[in-house]
Amino acid sequence: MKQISSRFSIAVHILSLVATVPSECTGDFIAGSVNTNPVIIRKIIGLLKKAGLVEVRAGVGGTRLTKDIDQITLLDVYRAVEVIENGELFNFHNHPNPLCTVGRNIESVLRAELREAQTAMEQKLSQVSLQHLITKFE
Amino acid sequence: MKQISSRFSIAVHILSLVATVPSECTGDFIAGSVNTNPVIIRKIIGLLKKAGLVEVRAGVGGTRLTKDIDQITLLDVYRAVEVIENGELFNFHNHPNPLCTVGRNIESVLRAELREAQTAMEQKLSQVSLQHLITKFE
DNA sequence: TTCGTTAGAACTATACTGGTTACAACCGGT
DNA sequence: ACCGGTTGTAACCAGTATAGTTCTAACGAA
Repeated sequence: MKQISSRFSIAVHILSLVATVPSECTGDFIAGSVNTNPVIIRKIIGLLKKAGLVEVRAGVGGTRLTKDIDQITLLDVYRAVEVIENGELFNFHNHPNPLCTVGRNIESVLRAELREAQTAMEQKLSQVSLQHLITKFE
Repeated sequence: MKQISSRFSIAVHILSLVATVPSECTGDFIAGSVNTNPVIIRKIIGLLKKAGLVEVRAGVGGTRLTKDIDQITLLDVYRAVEVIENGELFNFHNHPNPLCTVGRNIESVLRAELREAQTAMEQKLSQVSLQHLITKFE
C-alpha cells in the first residue's frame, strides 16, 4: 500500500527549522537540511502558507511562523499537507450491489467504524505540538 | 494524498458475505455483490487466505472462514490486505542532514509520535469484530 | 540595477490502483 | 475419463500520485 506521503514529515522538518533557526531559513538552506530539492521545499511551504501556518517574504527570502510553536500541532501540519478528498483516510469500493444484504449495508456500517479509527489517529496528532517535538531534540 | 486502498473495504465485504451466505460463495457471486471483476476478488481472497482468515476449495468453489466471526477483527483484515513495508503507515523523507540539529533528531522524535497515532487507529480497528459489523446489517 | 530569493509551470521516472483478458490447474458430477 | 464451473496467476492497461528535475518569471533589499 501507499504510505502517507513524506510531504508530512518534510513539512514537520521545515516548521521545526523555521522555529529553531528563524534567520537564514531560505528554501535552499532548508533543502540542505532535509536533503532534497529546493523546489520540493517551496511546494510544501506553499501548502503551509495556504493553511496559514507560515508567512513567506518573497524576493528577499525567509519564512516565519504565524503562530506560537505551542499552538501548532501535528494535526495542523497533517491537514495542511495531506490534502485528501473530503479528509477521508479510508477508501471505499463503489456501488456495491443494493440487492444484497451485505452490499446494501456494508458502506454505512463500515464507514462509521473507520471514521472512529481515523479520528483516534487524528486526535493523537492533535496532542503533539511543535514545541513538544522541538524540546526533545538533543 | 492516496487513500488507504479499497482492497480493505472489499475484503471486509467479502468476509461479511462468506459469514452470512456460506453456501454459493463463489468468486463470481462475491464479485456480483461487490460490483467488480472476479479477478479482483480472487486476488483479495488470496491475501485473506495467506493471512489464515479463510480456506478456499479450489476447483469446486467456495470460501469458508477459519475462525469464528467474533474472532476476526477489522485489524486482522487490515493487516492481511494492506501490505505496507514493515507496517508503517507514515512515510519518512530519507537521509536528513545529520550536521543539522533538526535533521539529526527529526526522524526518531517524530517517528515515535506517529507510531503512537498509528497504534491508536489500529487499536480502534482491533475493537471491531466481523460479528459486530454483521449484527448491524438491516 | 543586480543578485539572491520565492513562485510555479512543465516534464520525467517510478510505482500503486483498479481493472481486464487469457490461460492453466483443480475437482465434483455425470 | 471427460466436462463445466471454479480457483490461481500472469500479463497487460489506463489513470493517478510521488518525488524529483530544469527552467523561467517575478519579487525586493542593498
